[in-house]
Amino acid sequence: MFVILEGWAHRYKILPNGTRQVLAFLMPGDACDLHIGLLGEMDHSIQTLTNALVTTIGRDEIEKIFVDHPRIANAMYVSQLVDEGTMRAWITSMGRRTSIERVAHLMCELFIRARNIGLQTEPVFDLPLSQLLLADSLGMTAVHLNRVLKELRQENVMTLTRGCVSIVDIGKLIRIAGFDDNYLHRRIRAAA
Amino acid sequence: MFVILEGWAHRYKILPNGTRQVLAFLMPGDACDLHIGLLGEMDHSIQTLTNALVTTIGRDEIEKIFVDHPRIANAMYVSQLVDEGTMRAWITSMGRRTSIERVAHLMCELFIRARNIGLQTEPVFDLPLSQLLLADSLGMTAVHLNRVLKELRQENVMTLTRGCVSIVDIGKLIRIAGFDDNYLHRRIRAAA
DNA sequence: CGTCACGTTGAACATTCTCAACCCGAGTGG
DNA sequence: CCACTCGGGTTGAGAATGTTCAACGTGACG
Repeated sequence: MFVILEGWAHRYKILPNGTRQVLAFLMPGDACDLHIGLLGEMDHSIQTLTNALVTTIGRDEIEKIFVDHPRIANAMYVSQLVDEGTMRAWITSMGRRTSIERVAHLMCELFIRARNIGLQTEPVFDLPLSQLLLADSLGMTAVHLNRVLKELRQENVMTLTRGCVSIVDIGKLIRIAGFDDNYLHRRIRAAA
Repeated sequence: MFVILEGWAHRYKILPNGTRQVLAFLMPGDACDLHIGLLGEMDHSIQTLTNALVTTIGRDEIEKIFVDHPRIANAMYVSQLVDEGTMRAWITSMGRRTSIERVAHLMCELFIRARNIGLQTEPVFDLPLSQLLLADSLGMTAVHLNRVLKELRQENVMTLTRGCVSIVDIGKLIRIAGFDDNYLHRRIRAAA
């Protein structure tokens, strides 16, 4: 099992036709699934996006923790449930949000997650993700994403440049996204 | 925690604008998340789609099982990992497959899952899902889904009528979908 | 026999993609 | 120091895909 301490990574899948779908962005504190070793093979890939500091925890250590430290085990379960909630939110975005709503929603999510782990407090934060990568996570073309970002910029909602996001009007962003942070279970995560 | 013994159910989310996104279809043997009680609130809803037989397992019972029967606990983890793999496959479908590929992919998934739990063996099986519901799971309009189904029918791939799917050419269906069943981890699930 | 949910179809429209061109800043080799 | 290249990013125009709206069909059920 891996845990990211610093930097970013992502889960993704390459389809037979060569297109890519990003399934999740991993930030410091995020872990690969518990018990992934139980499955015979991986159904997707994981790769870092920046220089990153990653630690591994052996399987026997994990099992020891589960027995000896139920509160840590508990926190790990919760973290996994949050990951699942995030996947459900992504499915919802892909299925039932327009492109601009999807972009806004992802930005809200990344902003909240970055804030929760203390990466930043201002409405300006590092986002070391190329537009191509973001497009592959949002199920759209890099070209179209670029136009959507332009629109968000012109509407004075947010700007994305050189790996850095600046949120101008968070309220507007949330309104466009129809964002409800309950799936991130912030309070619980913060408590854990 | 709930387990479905007979019948179908689905997880779904209603957005502020009134649209619905189906997140998962639950068949006999499927369970709600372990430890869902750990989270303060649910980020989605669950509802049966047919008459169904559902059993509940109390939280203390679960914990007891986890301690006393590690192999059952193991099987439950695996089942949860399979559910996550399914969510990843859905994200991939929504993001990077055309509507006909998406429909074909879902049909492959439902067919394999139904076969795995012994619901049927022939390439004809009950599917008590309205086109509106299927459309809400595939991120498309019922109207468009209808046209896609028409195309699949005319191409002699499969037909869907009155709650019953008949797969005419499974090879063609798999080819259209670009379907790879590894995410369902059939062997492991079958073994568990 | 009326109603109601679901399925089917057509035509106009909107959204998103594709392809192609161009820009720009960061490295790199001459 | 300059020209070259290369990976993003940006823009335009036409084409494809999917939606919307509206009409009509059809079987189940009271």
